[in-house]
Amino acid sequence: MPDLAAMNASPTWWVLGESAAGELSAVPLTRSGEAGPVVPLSPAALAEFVAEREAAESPRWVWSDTPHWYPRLLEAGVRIARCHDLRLCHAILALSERVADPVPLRTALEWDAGPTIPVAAARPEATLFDFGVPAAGPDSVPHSLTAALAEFARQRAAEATRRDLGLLLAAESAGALIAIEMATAGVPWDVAEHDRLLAAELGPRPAPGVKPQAMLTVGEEVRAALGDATANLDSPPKLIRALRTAGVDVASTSQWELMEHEHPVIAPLLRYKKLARLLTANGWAWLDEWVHEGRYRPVYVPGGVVTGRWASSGGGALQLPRQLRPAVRADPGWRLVSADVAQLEPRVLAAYAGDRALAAAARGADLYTGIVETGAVATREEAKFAMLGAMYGATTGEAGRLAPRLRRAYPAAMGMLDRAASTGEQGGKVATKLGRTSPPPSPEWAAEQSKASMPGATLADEARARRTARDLGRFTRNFIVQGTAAEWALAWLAGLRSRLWELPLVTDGPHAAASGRVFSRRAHLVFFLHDEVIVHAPAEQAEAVATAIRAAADDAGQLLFPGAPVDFPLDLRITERSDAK
DNA sequence: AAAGCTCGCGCC
DNA sequence: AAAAGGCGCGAGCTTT
Repeated sequence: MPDLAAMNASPTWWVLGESAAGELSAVPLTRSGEAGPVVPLSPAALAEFVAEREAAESPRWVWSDTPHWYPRLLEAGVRIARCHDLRLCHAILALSERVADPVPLRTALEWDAGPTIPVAAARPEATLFDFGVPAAGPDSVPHSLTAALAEFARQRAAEATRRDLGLLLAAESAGALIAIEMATAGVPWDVAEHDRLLAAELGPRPAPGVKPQAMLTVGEEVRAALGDATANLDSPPKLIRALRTAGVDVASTSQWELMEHEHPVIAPLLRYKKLARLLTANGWAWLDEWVHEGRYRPVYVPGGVVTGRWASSGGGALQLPRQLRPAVRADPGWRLVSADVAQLEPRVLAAYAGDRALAAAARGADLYTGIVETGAVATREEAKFAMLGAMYGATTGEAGRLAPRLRRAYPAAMGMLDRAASTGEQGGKVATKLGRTSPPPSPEWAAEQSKASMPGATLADEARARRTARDLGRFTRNFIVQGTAAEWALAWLAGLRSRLWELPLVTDGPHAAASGRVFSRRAHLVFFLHDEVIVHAPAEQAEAVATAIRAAADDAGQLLFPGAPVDFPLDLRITERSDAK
């Protein structure tokens, strides 16, 4: 049984609170909402108390903000199974509405036996906005027991007036736990290998304030080709002027524009830009700041993107260049078990829309080849461009040209995308499969639209309104796919997390050096990026971990799309060193 | 000097 | 290669 469903059926809660003076307390809540006696806790007693209750009844811990509470538990060696993160759940509930499905999406589901969405106006209720700004950051929400109890009560009441959000709230909260756990464990990082990579590209580490040798050399080549010995290559405006003086007529210094020109300066300049990027984004300064004791610890921000994707704020986990992947290296006696989902988003689209033809194309390991085999388009590349274009709202170019053929071949999937776009263009909200709702358009957007429809509107007003309407349509079109894919990934992660916890503790093998008390002797998640995970595992458990990753993917598919004939094949590797693909 | 902006480019 | 959705981050540059 998928773990999230079990989590959703949790019978009891413990609500944690912290006063401004740092005094801690806990209150048990029954399923009917009855509170038990308040248990005051000293800071030293918190972890032990949590561990006891966790072992006895495996409750759901209700707290203000996972980054505020969980690190101290992990530090004390206490891992919990589930929580309810009030800040994250607040953000979901505050946007959600009980409306006829914001896009009539579920009507397209042929195989979903789930409940239909009741159509009823939302009742007036205690506002969810009392809880402060639902943004990430220290103390962006109150941590007191009083505030937590009141907010939790509001959220329970709000849940009752909205579509069924239990799974989404459980998944979002599980993600919050995982983000902290991954930060605690860290990605095993081979600093020497990273340094070798840097040295091979840039030359040895220069003194502070000095450019690496390779950049100096290539920079001179660029200046020679420009015929300008003092050209500044690091300032785009100055570089544009230098290029123009040398006869290269560019409007920007972006690489795709540069590549359109034939000139001796182009090749060395592109090379220079690559080196500069490597140095500034992932050079020695990055190593010093983000890798300590052989562990890379970026800061993940679960729910940081409106679609439900995670964001990051520090360390750049979302932009880790493929070039640097070889620096990810398992500890001695350990392995990296890496997996990513092939074409997650179109598969999610097929399942969500109940598109049997697209589901059939997705049956094999490669969805794009499947599309070609059904005869919709001629080549795999065409299939990929057409599909991505359809999900992102491309109207011109190759993707726009191929769109009608996809519409004929996959009417359910394309119809759902088109309806989501149309809803957005009219200022409406759309929703993901588990019920995450798109944000309403800004007041400025609405004002712009109404202005354009008033008498006296200029052609420019109308053109601008049409453009911003289409922009919003492209956003809502993509929202339903990106957001539902994020939900699939969360379910995958959460299921994997509990499966990993069920693996036996390693007692006699080598332990993971800097992974924290909880994870040094067991397989643990260390990296997540939209549709990809890396687990750091004792070598003898690597196969079991691979099985767990596959099983969790199957569970996630069935949890989101019960009965859907859409599979989510994984590209799975067991290695000592992560490789650039 | 700090804050906020755009540009360019890395990831999915 | 192309063109579209979502991001973070560093650099230069401008504003406060």
